[in-house]
Amino acid sequence: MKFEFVPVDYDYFDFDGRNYVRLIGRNEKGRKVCVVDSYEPNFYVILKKGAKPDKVIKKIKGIEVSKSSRTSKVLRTEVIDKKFLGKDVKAIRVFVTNHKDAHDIASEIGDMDEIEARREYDIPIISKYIKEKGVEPLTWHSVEGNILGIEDFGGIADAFDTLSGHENLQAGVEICVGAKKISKLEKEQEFEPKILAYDIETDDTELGKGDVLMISLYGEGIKKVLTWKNCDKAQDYVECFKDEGEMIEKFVEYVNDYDPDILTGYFSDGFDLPYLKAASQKNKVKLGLGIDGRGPTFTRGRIPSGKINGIVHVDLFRFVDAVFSQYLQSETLSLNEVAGELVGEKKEDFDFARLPNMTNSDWQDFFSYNLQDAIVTYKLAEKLWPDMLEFCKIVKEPLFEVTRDRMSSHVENHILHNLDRFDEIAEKRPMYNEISERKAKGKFEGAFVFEPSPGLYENLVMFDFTSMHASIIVSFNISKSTLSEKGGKGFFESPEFVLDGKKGKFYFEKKEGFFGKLLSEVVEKRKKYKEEYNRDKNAMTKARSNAYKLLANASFGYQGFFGARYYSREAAASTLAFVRKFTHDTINTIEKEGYKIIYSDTDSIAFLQGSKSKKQVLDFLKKINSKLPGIMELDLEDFYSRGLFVSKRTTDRGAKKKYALVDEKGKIKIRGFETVRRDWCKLTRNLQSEVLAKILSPRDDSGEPNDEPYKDALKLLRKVLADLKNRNVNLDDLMIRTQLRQPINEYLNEGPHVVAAKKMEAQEISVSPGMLIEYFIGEGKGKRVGDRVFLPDEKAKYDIEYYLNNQILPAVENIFDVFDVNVREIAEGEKQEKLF
DNA sequence: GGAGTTCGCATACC
DNA sequence: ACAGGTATGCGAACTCC
Repeated sequence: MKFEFVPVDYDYFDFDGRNYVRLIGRNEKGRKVCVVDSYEPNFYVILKKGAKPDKVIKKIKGIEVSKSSRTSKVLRTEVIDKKFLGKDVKAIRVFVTNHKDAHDIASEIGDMDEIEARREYDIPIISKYIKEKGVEPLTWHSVEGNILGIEDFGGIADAFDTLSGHENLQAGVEICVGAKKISKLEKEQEFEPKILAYDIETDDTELGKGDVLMISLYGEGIKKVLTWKNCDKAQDYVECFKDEGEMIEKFVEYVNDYDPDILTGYFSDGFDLPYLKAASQKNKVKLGLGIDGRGPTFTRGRIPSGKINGIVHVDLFRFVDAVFSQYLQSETLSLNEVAGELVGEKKEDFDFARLPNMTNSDWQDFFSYNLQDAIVTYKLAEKLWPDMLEFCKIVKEPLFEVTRDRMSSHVENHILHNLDRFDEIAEKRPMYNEISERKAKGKFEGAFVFEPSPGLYENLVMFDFTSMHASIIVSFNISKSTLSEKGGKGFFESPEFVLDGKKGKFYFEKKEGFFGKLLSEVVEKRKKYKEEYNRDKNAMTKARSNAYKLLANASFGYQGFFGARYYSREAAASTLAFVRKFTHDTINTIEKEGYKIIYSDTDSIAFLQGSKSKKQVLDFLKKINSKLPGIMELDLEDFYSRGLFVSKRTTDRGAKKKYALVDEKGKIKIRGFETVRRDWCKLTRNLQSEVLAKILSPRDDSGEPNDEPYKDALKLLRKVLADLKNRNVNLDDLMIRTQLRQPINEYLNEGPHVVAAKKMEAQEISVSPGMLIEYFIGEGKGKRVGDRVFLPDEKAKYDIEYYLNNQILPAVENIFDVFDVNVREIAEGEKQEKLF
């Protein structure tokens, strides 16, 4: 038979001593189908220059590796011409019976005199399969094959409930097909997944300690809260069960019946799914999720990953955390904040303190809250789907991996899946000792930051380099495989710089390497899809353009990342030397043209427009660009009508990474100030941001030109000082929130947030790394600030002196300093007045 | 036991 | 452990006398 097919979930199994890959996806009718494809596991033995393969092949052919359950051996070998790190090599491709033993067989071959390296035994089997057979995730394919019968592959079709008469309700796979031919289809229509979102509520946040009180489900045509708690008078979407076990069984039935491609939650890898697993064991019921009814398995890692066969379990938190967090405004990655920012939808409020004594109406609120969480999660999944899809298609890895991988893996997978175009054999993953060596080497010099002179400036221009690091890597072909110790005609030359105490240069072949070529494609596509997005603004075009941007931005970091296959300290350090050189050169060029430089950080330069017109500025920009090499490009970031730079707290030197600008439309851009730091209290942050707004505004409160901009700001300050002293400030505005970043007992310094966390533990509130700890400073004894820490629900008077001297004044002092206004004197003066 | 300094820590910028 | 380096500034803990 022949049909159209989109692979969604990938898995593999052994049968008769061989590896097979099992693909679960949808056919053109939207039915879930399973395709079994053969795969011939293999790796490469790279020969030294001029070495003869015969002796090596003889040794390889005799190798057998025995494990408790199986014996693996070499099936055949092939001698081929390939490339390794850009150089032509002769290699032996070794085909083995089982991929899991490729590593052992490679070790068994050992270091013979003829052998340069052994490679690709360490690439996961699914990645190898996709790389070699080109069956790419979430892409339409044409499949030809035979329907598998009940005995084929040891009854694999049977296990999926493809035959009628099964009693268990499991997610249905319509057919299982043994593939004969799979080829890519050109199809406009993108695959649209069936998504189901879920969320659980428990009476104890510690994993497995409490009961699962309720489970909500939300998808197309399904909106439910399952519970075994009092729901006599509950909403009509609530379904009651006699106990926790029965509820869990029904949950499994609903999920499998709905037959989703994606089951999604928020932090569900770390909470919902393992909690359900523990609860099912406690109740002795099966958590039989998935097409084979086997339920989730958890892979080890920093955070366990819950995998369900045939249904991709997506923890949206993982995806947001790994890929988007640095581009979000949200101060935490809570579902509430992230969904609020991305889909404009909020969670409902529910006071968990009510849990011990719940009335019927409390339970109704709780059910509603639980349902809303699933709804918000569903909407977030829909919103992020274009991004997940794009990442899958670009890096050619399955959805399960793509939603959990960090950016370094995305960069690496994008390379791995494109190496065959260059005939390149993949470099190996660093071993533990290699990682230690790389980490031990220490940092290398980074970018340049210009020290600004404190002051309020008018009419500024900001230039910045577009994707500076990536464009430098491409323009000078900087990578591990093109690196050379010696220079010459066919080489690019880095600026001279110091690395590990040694001054020198590095050279990179001009002949294009795969790293530079792939990155140049990424940069080009980013440009193309950005234009496409500007022509046709929709979620898909935005996601596509964004994915390429993220990939380009992470590529520099990848080369300096100790875990990278294509790690190169020299390449990373050289890239930064170029970054410094071009920024310095451009600063000099701008100065020579008669402009005054105000600030610069890494790839951006701000200067005064002075007497020049905008056209003159733009013509000048064009002139600079005409002289930039390769694909490097300098861009106009914006014109700003005002900009404020302040001094550091301890010295009168200008502070870096701390400034406020206002553009010609009045839009304010604040960087580095306390306003944008979440570990300062609201009172401080709000006051500072209002002060900055007053100062940057071209008009004062009465609508006149803002010549003495600090005057209106001072009024604000005086009011806040008075409120603070008169205890008119809401305690909520004084809360300080700091993240706990390690286990409490590992802290060497007991800072205020650690004290607060310890207090929480004493109250039997469980705390763990990653949590935001909230506290305020109250009156009390003890010289440490930490001795006066109080939790939000503790009764205490806030410490006026602390909030004055450690919050309000430090935040505004340097700003008023620019106008020679001493706020400490003013605060002191007010105090005196009050005394009199 | 107080002043000065170093260091741990969290957070931001690009 | 999961892209890099540069930078600010708080508060605890140390050093020194």
